[in-house]
Amino acid sequence: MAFQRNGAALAARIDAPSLPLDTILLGDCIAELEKLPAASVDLVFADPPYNLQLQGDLRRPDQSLVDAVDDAWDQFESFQAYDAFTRAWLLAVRRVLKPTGTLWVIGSYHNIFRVGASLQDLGYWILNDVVWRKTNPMPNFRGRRFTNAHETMIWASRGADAKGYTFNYEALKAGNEDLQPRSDWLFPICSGAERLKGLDGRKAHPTQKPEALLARVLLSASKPGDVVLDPFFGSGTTGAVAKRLGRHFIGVERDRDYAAAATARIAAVVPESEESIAQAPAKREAARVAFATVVERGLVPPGTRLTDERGRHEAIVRADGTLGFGAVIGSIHRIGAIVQGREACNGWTFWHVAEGRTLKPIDAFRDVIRAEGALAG
Amino acid sequence: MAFQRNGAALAARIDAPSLPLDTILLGDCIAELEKLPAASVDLVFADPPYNLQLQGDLRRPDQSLVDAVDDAWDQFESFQAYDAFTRAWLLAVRRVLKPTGTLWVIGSYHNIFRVGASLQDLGYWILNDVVWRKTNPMPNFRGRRFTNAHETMIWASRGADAKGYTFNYEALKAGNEDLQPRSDWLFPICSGAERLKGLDGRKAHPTQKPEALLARVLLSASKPGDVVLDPFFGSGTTGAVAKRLGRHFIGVERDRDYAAAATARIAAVVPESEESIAQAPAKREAARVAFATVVERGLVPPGTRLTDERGRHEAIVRADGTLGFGAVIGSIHRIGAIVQGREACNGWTFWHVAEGRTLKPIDAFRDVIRAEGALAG
DNA sequence: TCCCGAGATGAATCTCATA
DNA sequence: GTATGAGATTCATCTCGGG
Repeated sequence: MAFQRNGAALAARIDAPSLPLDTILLGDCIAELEKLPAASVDLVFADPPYNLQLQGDLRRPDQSLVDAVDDAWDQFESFQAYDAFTRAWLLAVRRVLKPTGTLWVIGSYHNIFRVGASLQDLGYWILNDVVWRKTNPMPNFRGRRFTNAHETMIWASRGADAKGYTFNYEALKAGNEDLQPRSDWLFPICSGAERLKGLDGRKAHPTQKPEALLARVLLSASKPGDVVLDPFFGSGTTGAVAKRLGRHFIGVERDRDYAAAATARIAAVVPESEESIAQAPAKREAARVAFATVVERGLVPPGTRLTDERGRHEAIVRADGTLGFGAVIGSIHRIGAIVQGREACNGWTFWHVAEGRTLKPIDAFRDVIRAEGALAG
Repeated sequence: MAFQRNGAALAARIDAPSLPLDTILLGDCIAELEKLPAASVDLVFADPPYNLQLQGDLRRPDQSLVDAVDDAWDQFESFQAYDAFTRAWLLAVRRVLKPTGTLWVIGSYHNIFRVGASLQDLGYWILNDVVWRKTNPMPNFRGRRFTNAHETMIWASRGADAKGYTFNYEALKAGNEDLQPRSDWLFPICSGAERLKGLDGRKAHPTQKPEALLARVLLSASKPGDVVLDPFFGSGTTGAVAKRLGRHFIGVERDRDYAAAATARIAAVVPESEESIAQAPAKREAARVAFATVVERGLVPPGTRLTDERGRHEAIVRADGTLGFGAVIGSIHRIGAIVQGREACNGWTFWHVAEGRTLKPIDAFRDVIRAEGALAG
């Protein structure tokens, strides 16, 4: 994997001749990191084990079994053991980071609080926490919690006094309809053709991250020719995106199969042209607005009487954003369907609020909220 | 602040006569919590300080380049103090929480990782982390980081084995376009008329939370008449929303001015009508009806042929309310599972009776009996 | 070739009353 | 305490096969 066409890449090589650029180091992450020269890496992206503590099987409503992450590498005896592991790799990473370098770590509520506290303890300085909102998370099948629809990334510098880290503010802003880049990002999970498959046709790695996520990270906090280290390389998303975007990568992975899959994957990546690397546009989606939000904002207060356009049917707005029709309670759509004796109904256009002598569809209140939420890609 | 019109509220008073319901306790949060009876509170919402007296300590005193180890040690000392404070109030809260009670904590990246790690260490069991995305966050003026556009809430039960916590799944789903509620919420920050002002016209409290956010929390994880405790009461948003939604509150606040402002604020709150607050009974809470009862009433006579929705499988109703599938006899659920070769099955929704040309799920007959029971009760 | 429906699947700490 | 069994529970997206 050569980047000779890139002047910055050549310079990096001369500065740090012993860096194993664009290669995967097969072995334990801490041992391998200790072989690298100090202060040699511009950016670290780490996707450590999450320490999920899963109890039994989980089945979907159709009784099919959820393919859980039950791999040995995600098993820890205790929080203490997990913390010790976390501190060890965070320290090893800190040594190889340049003074201007920054670290990204991704995790879920199972581990991210421990990681965050540990990195603060070790002197890292948090610049942001960034939320990856998933457009298509796995649902909560038992209806006993909120759908776990996001993961958290922590972006940190080596210390409070670390200056000169890379943040491509202007480019990010230009790519975000001239709005400042925010700490909440929206991406689909990795699936379809992008998802690496084994010979058996099954996913090659249980937790492969989407390339779009890594692209946003690298475009935010690194420059072309920079060295990006991933101590938990896995299926090699960091390497694939780094190659595509003209960055160097160093991966550490202890599983031989993952490393082999990543090598083949990265070999197939075609780097973008230098001109196109400057920018990555952000796509915007129409926001879905819940009626509960309309109620919570006080745009349609609880107790309000809704009617259809002709005033034939009516229902009462409840505090939780449902409607009450006599003793029956349900969504604006359900109740709309019930009062008409139909299978389905678009509650947004069916239900109206009296405003003076006229009736206003509740759909109108959505626009108010959408106007606010337009900021939030 | 009386809730005499509410039967549940009266009962709560009788059950726990020493609970200072709907009042603000002026004093140190830990000392005040220790005066409350154990296992007496249904829900805790906590918005703890993250700068406290520690702010100077949390930051590096000078910008000089110090040895990294010394640097880490300095920070560890001050983080340690914050952690001690955090553990103390988390422990005090844990004592007053009912076994079925849950805790919400809100914070930003400055403190939330420490809070999350501490509460895991103390045995709390995280149910979700929930992200409050702000429609209108304060911009990042220097353009050196992402706009900090969210805060994080942690929702936790007392322990991994704590069952029976309140989660109003069906109501939340009905209020969200009939989609299950997600872990990312979108609300504006508290501003305008909702923002409490002092006599000088300036904001009365620096971190007043929006009522819509608290409303979502209370509607998600509490029932009418529940006791909601806020150990860092501040401007009293928790109390105002609790009163509006027919929940009791207990606030602890050590600042006399904040407590006074909160008292006045809450006195002006008009509770919602009982109808708009009353909860629809969740399906899992509905009265159980045995299939034998359905058969005994003749709603589905013995000998009836049941099929699945597609007519692929069939079974015969027996007089005792079991099903026969060839020589195999069992409950509607067991036989439903067996004919499909599955572990489990909800026989109520799986099995259908022919009615004219259409198929009707046997679940429909349960409603008939429940309706009778409602009349009797 | 295109359309449609059925099936599969994703970092998941996923029940509860009764005996 | 534990064991048992009733019965409640999913959204967006991609793949594949048949018409």
